[in-house]
Amino acid sequence: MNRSEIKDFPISRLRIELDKDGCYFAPDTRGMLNKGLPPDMLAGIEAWAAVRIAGRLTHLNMERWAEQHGLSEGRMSVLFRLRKAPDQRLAMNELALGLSTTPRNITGLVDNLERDGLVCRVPDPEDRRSVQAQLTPAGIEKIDALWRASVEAQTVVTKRFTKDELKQLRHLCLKLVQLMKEEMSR
Amino acid sequence: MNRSEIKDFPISRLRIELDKDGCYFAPDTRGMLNKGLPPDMLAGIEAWAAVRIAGRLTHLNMERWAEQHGLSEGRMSVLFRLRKAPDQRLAMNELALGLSTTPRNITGLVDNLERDGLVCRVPDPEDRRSVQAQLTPAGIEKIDALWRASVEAQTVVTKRFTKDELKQLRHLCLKLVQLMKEEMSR
DNA sequence: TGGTAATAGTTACGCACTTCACTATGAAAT
DNA sequence: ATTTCATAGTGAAGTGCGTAACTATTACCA
Repeated sequence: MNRSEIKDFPISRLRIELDKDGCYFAPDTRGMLNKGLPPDMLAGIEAWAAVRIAGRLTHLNMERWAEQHGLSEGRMSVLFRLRKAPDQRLAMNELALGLSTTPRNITGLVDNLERDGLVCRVPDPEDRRSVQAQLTPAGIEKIDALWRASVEAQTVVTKRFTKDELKQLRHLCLKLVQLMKEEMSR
Repeated sequence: MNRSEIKDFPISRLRIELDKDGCYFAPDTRGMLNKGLPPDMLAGIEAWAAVRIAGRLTHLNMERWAEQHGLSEGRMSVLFRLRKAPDQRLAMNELALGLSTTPRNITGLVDNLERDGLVCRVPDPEDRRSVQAQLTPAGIEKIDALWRASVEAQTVVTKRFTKDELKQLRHLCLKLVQLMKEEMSR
């Protein structure tokens, strides 16, 4: 299998077209669901599916970008977060909360960052249960060198939206998150 | 660690508030970025971050729902896709394209589905390279029993949006996908 | 103060997903 | 017809990520 083809395999044949309203939609998704589904539900499923695919592709996008610099999306987020913290240091727990992930995941990310010499674990003298992740000089150098480039990589796509579209996209995604928070915590 | 608390760990402390415009935003994200970043970029990053977190949580939501029925999001998508296919059968390759993922991932998903007796592999007599994934009677029964419930699980959240919001959300997410497709294939 | 509960982190386990390398088969070209 | 190239699927390896079970420490409380 050719190298260029494996690269765009996950995104290859998702057809996206314009509706009568000038809105994008996925003909395959709609075609597969419009049988035996009340139309008010269809709109919800289509939107949900669009969020899912956008989530998958933004994730893939970030992973590929980070991987060019020997990182991953999660590890880069950890570095970024630590860089903004006082003394470039945070408890594992705070990292988990800040990145909206599980403590276990942070353990794994910090494991790899420590292996690469970008972060080291230091015990917290105030609370002997707690472990702090501390940015090493190499880690500081790394994230400082990558910070602007990573921001620009993200804006490569978003700058092709209008300011109002970006606000709407943020608003609707966070509304979804907000509602899911309520639903999932029971 | 308490069971109820580990369940909502990944979504616990993401603060979401309303802007002056009546739009949701994440104060922590904005606060961490508004230093040393041109404001037109800030809007892009905030929207991007919102898509990322929405993607993560919708994924988690689907995984937890599917897991209650002994499945996962990916495996359920495979079952669903096969159910809609003629003779409840598709080549691995077609599955990969249809689900916007890699062939290797399909191999793994079908491995697990086959282990659970929901799917079986059958050789394609027309092309001896090709393998078809065939829904078993148990697989048909499973997806038929779950189909409506899974649709309703997704609409639990989306039905709290207006019809226009759903259209906008779909439109903007697919526009993002469309632009990323163009960017990523070079 | 002594016992119970909450908290921080990690180990163990499993699944999803990607990339790369490899095999087998089919198609195309000269 | 033989070489060459493309395609279908999978093994190997690595990461991300979540859940559950466990240890160590701290906080609470009666």
